[in-house]
Amino acid sequence: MIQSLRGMNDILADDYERFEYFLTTASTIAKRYGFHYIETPLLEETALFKRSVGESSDIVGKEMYQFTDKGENDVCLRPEGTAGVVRAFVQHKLDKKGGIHRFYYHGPMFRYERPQKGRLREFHQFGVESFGVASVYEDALMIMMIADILKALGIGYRLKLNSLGDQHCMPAYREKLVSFIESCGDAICGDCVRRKSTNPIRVLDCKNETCQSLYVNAPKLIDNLCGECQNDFDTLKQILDNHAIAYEIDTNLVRGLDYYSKTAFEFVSDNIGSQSAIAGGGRYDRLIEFLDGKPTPAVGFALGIERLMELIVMPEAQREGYYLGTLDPEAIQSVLLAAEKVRRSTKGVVEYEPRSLKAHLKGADRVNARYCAVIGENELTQNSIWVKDLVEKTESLIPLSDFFA
RNA sequence: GUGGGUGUAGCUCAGUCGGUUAGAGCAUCAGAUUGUGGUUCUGAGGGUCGUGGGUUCGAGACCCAUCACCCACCCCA
Repeated sequence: MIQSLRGMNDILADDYERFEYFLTTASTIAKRYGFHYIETPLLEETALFKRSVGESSDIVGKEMYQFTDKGENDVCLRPEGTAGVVRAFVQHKLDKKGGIHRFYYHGPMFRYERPQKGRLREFHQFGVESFGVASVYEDALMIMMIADILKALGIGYRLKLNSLGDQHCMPAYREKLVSFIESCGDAICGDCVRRKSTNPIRVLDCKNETCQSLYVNAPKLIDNLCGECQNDFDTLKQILDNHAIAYEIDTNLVRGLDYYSKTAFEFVSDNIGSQSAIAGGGRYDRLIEFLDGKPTPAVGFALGIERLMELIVMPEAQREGYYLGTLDPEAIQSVLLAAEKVRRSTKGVVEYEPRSLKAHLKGADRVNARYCAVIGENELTQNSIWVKDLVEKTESLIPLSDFFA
């Protein structure tokens, strides 16, 4: 038997209902905030991710589905969504056009990781990117939008917030941090030694306990922000307070993608295992120029759909449409014609095999139909169809000429 | 990439110390005096015990390999 590849799942009927419910809910909210759908390719040039996500990140360093195509191009399946949207933004010269451009997207992402709960090799993200707004109000908008989406889906969360600083304060902080790390000597773990040279900020969220105990006294990003970053961060907190959105400052919150600066945030759930981040994002004002565009301020977030799936509280399923069947093999043609009429306005499911009335009623329950419509010997002679409303428990005999006429 | 766990019916799982024809519940289908559901009762169908080797008179069970899934590390949505 041929099986799907490791970490790559089919989404079948029941699950897809949730999946679709999520998409319509999230899309509706994104549109309400003034965002437009954008679809970008699953396959992109590898260089795009190397330059945006960053070669020091694990995503690019060891998790990409990368290969050479038949035209000798170095390509890979997208491991995340932002890079492709920024590429499209620059390629279509929207950076030169100026103004504000707001996009949302959803689709599969690919990372070659060891699968576990909440972590797949092919997984789905819903994301939003905003270009052209430097104001921290847009950062707040992102967070409010996620809060709206999660609320609509009945999902509880914790919001973690941090500021990563910008090109004015980050480099100085980085130096400070590196010298602090060096002062720890060789007490730190091997990973941190590596991080010190590749991306020192990441030592902050090292899971190693001895490292963490040493880093308690590490200089904090948040104490080293320049005036502008400090101002923005204070404003952001103020806005969230005004909107009654609870947050916790996490000075160790470091996003795993290199392009972030200033605002960084992460929504986590305590009910889905160790892969607890359900949404994450932040500001990435420098990324557009890294990808050869005109410097443009930008913010965005992405939401992991699979991680939300089991948390979504679905509205109760309503009985809908018709189940149609026959008691008499002679009647199937009439049933099919009736079904065709039904489908002009609602759902119509047909059982082809003649069965007992009891079996048909059970069948109607199974497909969650509102009505059970049956043609048997009696109906056939009267040229009519028997219809039972399964909720009101009323039944009637309707002439076929009047049925959905 | 590292560590641990689990693979038996469509699903959830029993299966004793290695011993005859591999079980249950749910689900499916059919019946319970003749055309009334989301109750009950009865019955039926459904299995290469993940796969491949090995040990043994005998393997679902023990050993090795392999694949998949699960959990954690790591990483991140």
